[in-house]
Amino acid sequence: MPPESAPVILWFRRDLRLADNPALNEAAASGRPVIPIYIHQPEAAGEWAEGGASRWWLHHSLESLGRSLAALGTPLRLLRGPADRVLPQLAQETGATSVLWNRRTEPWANQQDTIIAAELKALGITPRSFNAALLFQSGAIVSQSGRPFKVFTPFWKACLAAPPPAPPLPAPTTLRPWGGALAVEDLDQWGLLPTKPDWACGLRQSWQPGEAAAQSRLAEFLSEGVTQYAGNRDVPAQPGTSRLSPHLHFGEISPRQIFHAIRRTAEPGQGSERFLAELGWREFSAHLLHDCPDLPERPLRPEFERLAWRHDTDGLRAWQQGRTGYPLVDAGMRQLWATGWMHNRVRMVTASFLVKDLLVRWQEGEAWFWDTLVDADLASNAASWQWVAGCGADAAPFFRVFNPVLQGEKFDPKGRYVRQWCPELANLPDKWLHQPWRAPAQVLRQAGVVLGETYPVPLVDHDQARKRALAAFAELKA
DNA sequence: TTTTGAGTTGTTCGA
DNA sequence: GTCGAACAACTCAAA
Repeated sequence: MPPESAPVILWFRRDLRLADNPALNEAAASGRPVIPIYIHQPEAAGEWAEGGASRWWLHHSLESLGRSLAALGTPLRLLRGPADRVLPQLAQETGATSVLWNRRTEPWANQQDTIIAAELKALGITPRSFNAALLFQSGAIVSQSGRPFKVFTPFWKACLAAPPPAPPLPAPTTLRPWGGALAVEDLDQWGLLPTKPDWACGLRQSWQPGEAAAQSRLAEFLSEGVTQYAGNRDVPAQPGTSRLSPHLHFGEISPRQIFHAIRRTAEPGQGSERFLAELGWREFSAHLLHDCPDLPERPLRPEFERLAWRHDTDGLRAWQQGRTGYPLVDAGMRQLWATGWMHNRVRMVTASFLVKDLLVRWQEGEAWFWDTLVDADLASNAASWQWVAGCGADAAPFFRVFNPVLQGEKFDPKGRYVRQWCPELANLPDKWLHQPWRAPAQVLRQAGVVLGETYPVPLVDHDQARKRALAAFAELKA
């Protein structure tokens, strides 16, 4: 087969976009026929296979990418893993001379990449991989001593002082199709969508997966959100955050596109710098996971394994279902269940409640978020849970225990958020909304609230729970 | 090597 | 009601 007509395989992963996609760009520029594929391999990720909400998103994102590629004249072919078996086989079957892909951030994926690259080379096929998920390749940003940063602020300063990420690549306008035939799978047969019961109604109402939707979300944020970001980002009732996280996770939009769009369009100011720092946290988490592959399972500070964690299955379940009796916590957990997303401020409050008020291991919360978040990301999820628990990098001081009542009064003073997600409390006056158990009987009656019936009695007394947590954490030092 | 300053996101207590 | 201090000690990063 003449080399010009030998196809290249383009392996899509968490880079489900056409624009700023280095592997795709390289494939298009090669002038060869391109075979775009996606490999479904939940087994390869072990216990970190996509959770329920992520599977829903993935289904629709693959559909969307498939349509975009079809418009370029090439279908997206769906295959089943494991990739280290599928890719060498496919390359030989099609006579491909190279396989291109963008790297992921998960340790299991990187291990698999190494194996695949070796297998392909042994067959005389060229593997090429690119960084498309991060502003800075993992391992590229190190302190002056050459060691990975363990503290965010100096890490991010070093990022901003480094040569800026390259400007995003345009989407290719043409892609040479490959005419061969392949046995492929059917997306609907992968069972990514929930059926019995279909709990995805709220997800459908809240989200539009796909590259085009990601771009409109960014455009909207640039025109309306970013200047007010610093002030609004902490108010869960307001659409003050970008809501780009699931799009970023699935690679429907790249961090470089966001970084350069902010720098180009947004007025320099607190809003845009604050927002860029959030991209920085995403980078920092990925770097941490790269450096500590067991970040999702083991506390960065090993002594936290010894903490007097409680085995409270009832408490865990009440937390998951949004019936802890603390309105802000319950509102957050219900928003998560209904929409696959929770406001960042409320993530901190709910996480602090599980880990400190209930003394349930952070890994339990991490697992629940993994299953229910549409933006579930191994690095960010693990790093953030460890941060809240106090065992992570740059950890919160042990005495920082969120008070769910105070947080509610501070960040949801009019109760718009709580009333939306806990409608059974809607008629309570603002003063008692975040602490219904302290409301006079008369007030409760007028609002139609019967504690223990229409809304739960608090699972724990926060003051006591706080003291219990501080004592448990103090034990670690002893 | 030693030293110094600093560390996303908070709460409570007492004046 | 508001305000500042206290809440541990440690690790990290850089000088």
